Amino acid sequence: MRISEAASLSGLKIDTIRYYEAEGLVPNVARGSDGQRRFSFENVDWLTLLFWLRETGMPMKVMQQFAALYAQGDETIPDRKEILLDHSRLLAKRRHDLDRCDEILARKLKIYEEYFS
Amino acid sequence: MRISEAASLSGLKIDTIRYYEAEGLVPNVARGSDGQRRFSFENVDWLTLLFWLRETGMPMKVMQQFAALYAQGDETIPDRKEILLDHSRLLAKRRHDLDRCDEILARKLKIYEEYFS
DNA sequence: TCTTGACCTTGAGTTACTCGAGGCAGGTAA
DNA sequence: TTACCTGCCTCGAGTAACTCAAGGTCAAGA
Repeated sequence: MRISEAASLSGLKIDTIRYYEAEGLVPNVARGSDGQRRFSFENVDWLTLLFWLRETGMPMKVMQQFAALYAQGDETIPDRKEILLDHSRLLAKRRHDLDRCDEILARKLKIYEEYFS
Repeated sequence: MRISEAASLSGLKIDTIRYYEAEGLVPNVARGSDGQRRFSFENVDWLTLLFWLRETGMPMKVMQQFAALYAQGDETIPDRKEILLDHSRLLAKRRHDLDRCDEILARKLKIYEEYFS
């Protein structure tokens, strides 16, 4: 499929997809005879994963490592698993941060309320 | 107190505090006779709030609006409340994103597991 | 044939820090 | 007293991760 479709399916913007490809984050993107990118379902699946990893705060360097492993084939699955498990721990931390921020907002909002009484 | 203490209490780095002050995000920072910044407890409370707002994804432009309102005094409390409530809705969205990412990671990890059996 | 729309590359601009260079001020050690 | 060390200061450059604008190609439709 074309880049616009890959973008709307994955959640990434067209520019971001091109940028990620240039940075080596998206292996094996084919080109048509007209020089335009053609994305396979596997490509889109990968882009979607990148979208969610970025959305939840994975740094590009880590994504680059992850992509390099992915490009090397199935024998790197244990390493990739490790990266995803690490990220999963980061998600837990972020959830905790959200809770903390909620508390702080609630406290502030309460003070703001009290100001009007 | 001095900037290093304000940094360790608020969570922000020293450089970030200076940068935020330069951008107008931190009103009323006093200076000692030696030209060094002196932070009040109110300052540190404010910095801590900024830390958590940033940590949970509030863009600087919004923080700038928020700081401008804060600098204008108590009559802007309703507007500030509105900003915090908006942010609170953003937190809910982020929590939802974390859940979504968790799902996707779980699915990937399952596939990785299956690969070894 | 002309135009429209989706794609291409390259390079510059933006956001939000982050770091390094060079300098002052105050306290301690020789 | 002198030397040095630490913590602060400013200013300007560098970085990360996009994001956008300029200018160009190509296929399909009016």
